[in-house]
Amino acid sequence: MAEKLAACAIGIRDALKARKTIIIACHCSIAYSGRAESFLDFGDRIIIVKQDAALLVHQPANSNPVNYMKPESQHSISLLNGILSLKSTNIPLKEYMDIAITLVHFWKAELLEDNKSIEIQGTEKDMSDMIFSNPCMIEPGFTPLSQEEHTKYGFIDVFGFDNKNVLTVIECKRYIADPSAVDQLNRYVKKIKDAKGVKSVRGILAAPKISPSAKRMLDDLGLEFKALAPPKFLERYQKSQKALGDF
Amino acid sequence: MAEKLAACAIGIRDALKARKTIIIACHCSIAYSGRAESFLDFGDRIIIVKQDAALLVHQPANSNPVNYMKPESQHSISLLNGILSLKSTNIPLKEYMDIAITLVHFWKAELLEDNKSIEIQGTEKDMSDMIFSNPCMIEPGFTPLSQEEHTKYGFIDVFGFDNKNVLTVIECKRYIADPSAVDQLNRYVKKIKDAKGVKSVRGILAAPKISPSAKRMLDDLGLEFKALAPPKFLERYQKSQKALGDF
DNA sequence: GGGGAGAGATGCCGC
DNA sequence: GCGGCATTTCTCCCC
Repeated sequence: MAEKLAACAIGIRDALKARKTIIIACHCSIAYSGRAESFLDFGDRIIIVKQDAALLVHQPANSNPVNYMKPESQHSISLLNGILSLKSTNIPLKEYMDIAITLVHFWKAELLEDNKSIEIQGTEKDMSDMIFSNPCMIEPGFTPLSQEEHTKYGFIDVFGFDNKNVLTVIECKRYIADPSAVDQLNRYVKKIKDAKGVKSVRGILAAPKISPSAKRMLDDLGLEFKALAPPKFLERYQKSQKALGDF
Repeated sequence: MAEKLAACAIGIRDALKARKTIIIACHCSIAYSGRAESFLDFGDRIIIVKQDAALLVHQPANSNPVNYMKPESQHSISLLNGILSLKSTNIPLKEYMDIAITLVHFWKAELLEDNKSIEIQGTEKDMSDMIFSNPCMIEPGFTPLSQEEHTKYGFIDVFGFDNKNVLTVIECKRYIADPSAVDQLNRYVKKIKDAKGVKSVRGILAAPKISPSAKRMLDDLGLEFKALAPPKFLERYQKSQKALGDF
């Protein structure tokens, strides 16, 4: 049900002005210039213009947008030589997009109301909070310093003293710890040694898993690994759901 | 124009079966459990189910989806106690999503055809290719080794010899080089020293910019910085476009 | 399928 | 605004 392009141009222009959420399913090509340069030849895609003036272009597969413009971009639409031209610019960011539409499968606009924010559990922050609350999860006798100290020496997840009063730095990773996580921990340990003028500082990488090369690096640097997963509070609920056969 | 939920359930179930791209604008809440746990209270959102069975939930602002399921998830829809329940599961990944829909603003399904891939220029790879073609951009007398050597010593962007025949490792960053980029370069330099049994190996970080703390680290480690931007081939075209006042 | 690293990464928080 | 870092990062490449 391809609407006449001229009618689309007028309707979409109004919707842009009204700052509605706009969905367009269409046959189009896309040129982008900004932090990089890209071109995508003609195909069927979904274009979304959000109420904060972000623009997304989605292909019928893959979870990421193939092209996009950031919020507070400026959009204009016009009909030129039988082609619907949707131009999008972001002057401060020096980004430009040019969409050429030859066929509109359907389009729709709606003012959406949503003032809710997502609540997430199981993050790296939850992990470090958990360690503060239950320091024995690291090892018996581990004593974290106050969480306010956190910023004082930089972006360190947890630090404190072990049962022999040795200063200990802990870096948390919510999933697999890789070589860059080891680098990060090593950087922090060196920083603390310098700042405190102490020779002996322990570094512990806390994560559910560690990659082989990361483990090798960790050993070479005299740092330690502690297997520990972030807390997921709803896990029990989810398991009972599964048990009930809902999934 | 809120359609009757029962009719939506039937229509969307058919569209899921036909593996069409589905767009739903609705009032809903979302529970997710998988790599983390999340909950998002009721609000107006756009739900997209793609033809590869990926599912995206978009709020009316922000460029990223607030919730999502990866491709090849399984989706089912049913009407329960006056609420449209869209359940999505990915068994291999142990991910579960539960969407409760109380109102459908509009929905639409379409089979989209798109066999084109995006072409991008200005990537880190383009940068290392540029250095291979024009090694003097690094410094006069720099001689890169064959690009095939790339894998032999690991993930090194460019390496070769300087005008004094000193082995030189180059790590490219397409934007700002940060502390982790310095760590990465340092890791490669040490790796080459070990592998070759050479004492003196130069490390150069090539990027348009470098952050202050990264610069400090680089200096401390005896590594070098070379200001260099990735090539963007269409830049000239884009500038002429701007000059013409198209944007 | 796992490991390693880039990405037009994005988003958040702090200064 | 920049800086430093996490992300349900995602994606690609290669073993």
